[in-house]
Amino acid sequence: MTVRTRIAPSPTGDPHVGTAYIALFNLAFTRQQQGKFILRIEDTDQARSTPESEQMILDSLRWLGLDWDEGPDVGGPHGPYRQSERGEIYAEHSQQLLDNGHAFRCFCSTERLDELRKEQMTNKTQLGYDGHCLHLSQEEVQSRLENREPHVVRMKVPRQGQCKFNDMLRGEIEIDWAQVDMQVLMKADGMPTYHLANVVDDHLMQITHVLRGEEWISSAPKHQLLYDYFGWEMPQLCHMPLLRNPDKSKLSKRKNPTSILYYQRMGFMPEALLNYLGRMGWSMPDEREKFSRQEMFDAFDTNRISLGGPVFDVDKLRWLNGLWIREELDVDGFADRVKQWALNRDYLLPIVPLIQPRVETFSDVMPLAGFFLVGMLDLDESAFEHKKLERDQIRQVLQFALWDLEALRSWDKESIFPTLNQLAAALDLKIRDLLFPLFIAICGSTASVSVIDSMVILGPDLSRARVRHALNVLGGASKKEAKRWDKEYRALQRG
RNA sequence: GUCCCGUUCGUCUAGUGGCCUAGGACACCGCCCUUUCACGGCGGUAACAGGGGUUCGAACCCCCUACGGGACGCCA
Repeated sequence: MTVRTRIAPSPTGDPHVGTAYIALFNLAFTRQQQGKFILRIEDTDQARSTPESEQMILDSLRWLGLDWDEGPDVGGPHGPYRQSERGEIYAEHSQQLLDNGHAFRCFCSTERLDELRKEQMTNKTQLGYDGHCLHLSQEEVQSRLENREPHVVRMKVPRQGQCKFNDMLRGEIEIDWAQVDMQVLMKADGMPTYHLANVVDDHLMQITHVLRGEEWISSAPKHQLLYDYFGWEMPQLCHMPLLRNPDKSKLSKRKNPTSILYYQRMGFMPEALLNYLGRMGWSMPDEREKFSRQEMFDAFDTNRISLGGPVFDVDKLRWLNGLWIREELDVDGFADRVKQWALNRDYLLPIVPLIQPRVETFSDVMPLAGFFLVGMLDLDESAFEHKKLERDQIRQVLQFALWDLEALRSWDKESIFPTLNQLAAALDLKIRDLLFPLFIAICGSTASVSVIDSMVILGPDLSRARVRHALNVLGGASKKEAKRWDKEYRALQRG
């Protein structure tokens, strides 16, 4: 029995708890069955993945105690796709489908496809490719190929009948073929899409079971069809429920801290976080709340997975973490963990240049740098009183800045500062005045070190959480106000 | 809009036809312990989405409705 989990670095490089959740269940299942667990970083999107973001996600999984027997097998642009024989594997398989008439070359431009999509949306008809290039003659394809026209390879899909496949948790699922789009298999840049890479890799690596998120159910027919086209046996599928925000939507960073780094920075024990993830959609036979990784593996059984999407409840996680701290750490262990957490050179070093010029005694350090060692700040409305800015303006600035921070793709000084600078210009504010509420939100005071450097050190999720918290302290936004702000935000003229 | 998946206290869940007057945990409330606060102990409020079937008997099996979520990319 061999299982592989695929992880994709997030656009911001922040490792997502949902990734760890799926990895945990893959590992638990594999360990229970005494099989092999392979980890693979799957990313054929060249714009996204960097060696750093890949390393971050691996470090986070290891911190949580999620280990793997083989890998990480890197599928991204820094891995073997580009140069090696591996890249050729996908080309060969796609050629095989082409030769057998299971796939076709499509020369449609992005513009045409956008147009088509728009049309389908307004006519409220089924979305999907219309088969425009399906019936190009051999000669035409040949001549366009010789002209080096950019094109993709799409899979053919039956136009009628139903696809039936089995899910380990749900039983048989039926989907009409008419619902299934003619999926692109090879992109114009010669890279395979996830769907092709997934099927080819899994077959080559003799994967027997696939445990993945529920959002993949609707792609299963495409995968099954590919297995059929190649004449391969499809692995058993097991779709895990999706972790949710408190409002029940799919867990997202706009509504909840989702980064493993955030929970690390907040001072959660990896054992507790892993334990908590193991309680999402799963329970011990004796209903115990607290259990170790090994205890979970020993008792693991897919029959005990419940399918309602669980809401990720930080309060309960905190309680569980408290249990771990009180019951599992002795005095030495506690001291060691606190040191590991933040009182170490790696964390302190970048902070020192910020505070050293400002202290006269070492005892000045804590009042100045304490906010680096705190989770959420204990703020008061009165802290936000400003000689120029009205209270409503302060709230608006915080909200706009938060939206900007949520949209950032990389988290460093070089991206944060220009963004906030532009926001200040767009709002016709001095950068100093714009930064004022952020100082309070992030550092707790304006008598502090650089707020932007501080945000970089605290990381995206904790920084955003503090801004969100500040907004709440000031009373949040009414529905009407949120709507108005949203409109104004969109209308801002950016440099 | 189309299709798919789901639905037990506010939240995580137990439950696989009789043990269910529905159990546990978080949160909340009350009491006790205590120089404070926490921890801990004891107790309380609180749920089978609705309607039809099947059955001697339904939280559990079937159907319909409602609600929630997901998918519909040259992202994964």
